[in-house]
Amino acid sequence: MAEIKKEKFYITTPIYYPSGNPHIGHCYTTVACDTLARYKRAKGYDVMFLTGTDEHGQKIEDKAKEAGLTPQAYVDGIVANFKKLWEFMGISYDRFIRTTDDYHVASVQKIFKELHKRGYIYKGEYKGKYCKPCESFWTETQLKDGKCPDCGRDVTDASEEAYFFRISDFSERLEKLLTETDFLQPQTRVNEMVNNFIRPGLDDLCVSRTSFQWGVPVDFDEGHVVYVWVDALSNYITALGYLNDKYNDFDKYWPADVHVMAKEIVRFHSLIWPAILMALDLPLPKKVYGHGWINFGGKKMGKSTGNVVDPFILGERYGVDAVRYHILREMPFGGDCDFSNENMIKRINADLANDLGNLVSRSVAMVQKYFGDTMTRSFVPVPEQDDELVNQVRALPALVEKYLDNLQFSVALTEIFKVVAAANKYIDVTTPWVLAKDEANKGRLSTVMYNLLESIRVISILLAPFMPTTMPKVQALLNLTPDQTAWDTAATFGVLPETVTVTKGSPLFPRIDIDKEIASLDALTAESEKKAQESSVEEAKAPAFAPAPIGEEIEIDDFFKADLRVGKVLACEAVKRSKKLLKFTLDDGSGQPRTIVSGIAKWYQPDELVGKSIVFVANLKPVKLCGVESNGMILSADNGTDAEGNESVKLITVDESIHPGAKLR
RNA sequence: CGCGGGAUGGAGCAGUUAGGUAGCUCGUCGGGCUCAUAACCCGAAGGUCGUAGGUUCAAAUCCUGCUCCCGCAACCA
Repeated sequence: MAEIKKEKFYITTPIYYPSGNPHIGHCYTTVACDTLARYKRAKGYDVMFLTGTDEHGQKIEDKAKEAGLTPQAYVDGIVANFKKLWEFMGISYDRFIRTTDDYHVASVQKIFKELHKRGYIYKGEYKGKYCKPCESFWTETQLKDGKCPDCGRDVTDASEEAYFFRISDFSERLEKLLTETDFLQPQTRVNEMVNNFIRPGLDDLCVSRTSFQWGVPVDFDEGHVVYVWVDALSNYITALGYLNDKYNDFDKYWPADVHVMAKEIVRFHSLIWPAILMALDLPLPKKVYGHGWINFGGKKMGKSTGNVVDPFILGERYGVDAVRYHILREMPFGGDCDFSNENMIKRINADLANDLGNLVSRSVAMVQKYFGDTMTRSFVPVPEQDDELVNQVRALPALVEKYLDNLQFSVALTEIFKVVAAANKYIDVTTPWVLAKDEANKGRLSTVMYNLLESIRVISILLAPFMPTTMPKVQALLNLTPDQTAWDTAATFGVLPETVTVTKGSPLFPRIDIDKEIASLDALTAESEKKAQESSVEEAKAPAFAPAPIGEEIEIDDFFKADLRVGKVLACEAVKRSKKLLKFTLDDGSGQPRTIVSGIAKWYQPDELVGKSIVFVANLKPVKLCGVESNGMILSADNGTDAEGNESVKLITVDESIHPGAKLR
């Protein structure tokens, strides 16, 4: 038997970071990929749909410690939740990779070694902050108030050995890739990458750490652990068996047809990942697509903002397909969208219950009422009534394919629902209940009903990738056989047999009473907030203010190294485009104004500080912060946290009779 | 002057690349229908297209200035 070789389609989600449980944002990416994967399978492609988890790194190590678990036990728990959610959401992934899988670890070690061998990875020095008692390295951003986040003690500048990846070697090729091809989509992300990262010059990338252990060990240099870039991004090839024996279809599926992700990690996928592949001399993925975020009232996703967004709860209440539909319909191509329970319920009622569900329901009911369960069509067309619907249905498959191929889920759905509306209108125009009154119109009536059922058949095929649970139910109501629900048959109007038997079912998408539903969601939210409050009350019982531990003993000379002076605030303003920074102009007694930038914008209005006398370190090396040179450091105190858990910082002010420039001792 | 995106009837969006009666969904109001999940269909009201100028016979669309939002980058020395 001559086997026709199927065309392949390799699609990936990012591997998610299991530092917390999956949320609706993870759902969007994964449902989008699932829809595309199902669509491609329906079209006859040999699809590989990969998802997974990125389980290494400092943060996991910390979270595990917090939970009193080993990192492995901790991630095992969360990963189980991811898998449970994907099963619940009907995600048809073919493979699930965990970066803690043995084969992946082994492959990453080989990849790292290979990059090193080829000279793209070299050993250098990584500069950071070091806390001696904790023997820990920290980056600037990890520091808490400039001190060790673990013990609160001072940190010192230090450097550690680390490996670097020569990403700068690939600048030109990357720029060409982004600007001259449609590798990165949507197009709006390209400028951002080129202007912000490539044009200013790509810094070589630190690809190993010695500051934590929870990662893939560099096997030729003890103490080094492969950092996230090489470890995580490589999953897309190790999962196919690149440099391992676990799988054996790298040649078959690579390069990926599309990597789908949210926009915040576009940078890694459009710069670092292609550079790694270039260094390995491997083909590049065909497309990287960065979608937007699901926001809540303009706020980024995160803490509950009064909305119930737990995908399990939403799916249980409204049905998984309704949730899948809503998020794919709501998210515009490339942009962000706002999520609210109210909009979701409105959308489910309007589109799914009223338009689609009701269309199916009324059509099936009429066939039963007028013909019994089985109807045989006699062909009595009325072109001025029929053509509009029939033509729209005929044109639909090509449109849907066009938009799906471009990942424009929302537009594809819009087009499908235009046809749903057309079918509803067709009923009004043809008035079957009038035809039914006269036996002479039976033929015409059967044609009308046939056209409706056939439209529903096509719609159900096109919607099946989006709503994989409900559409087979629709097809069952029409007793369709597999060869009548194949994707390719959607393009033909008239596949439905002339004699068709229908079965009545319960509503596909029950209408939701919006007021009642919002009320019960509010109750749910209130309950969970109450719980959250109770636990925070417990936390509040702990001492309201715990001073940081006393630092390491020093000599008096060490103290005098810092030249502490009194200064008077002449002017104070926020630093443009910074969140935390205030720019102070001080009278330091020298006669020349001194500029110091301090990160206390969160706690003070600039105006209220003018005229105050403060203490500052006068002999600190100047630095530039957000473009402003800062000559010193203003002293403030870490004043614990307030009732809501926000940290509080107070400026140290002194007696205003002290002369500016006075030295402290 | 770091980079980029955005501002369109009550809400959410399309339209801006190649200027020429401002469109969609939801909501509101009126009508129709009764097959259907109080669903469906038709119609109406409602917009100085952020703001000030400019180009043009003609600007939501092109140009310039300004305001306000958002994201990225930077950032508690």
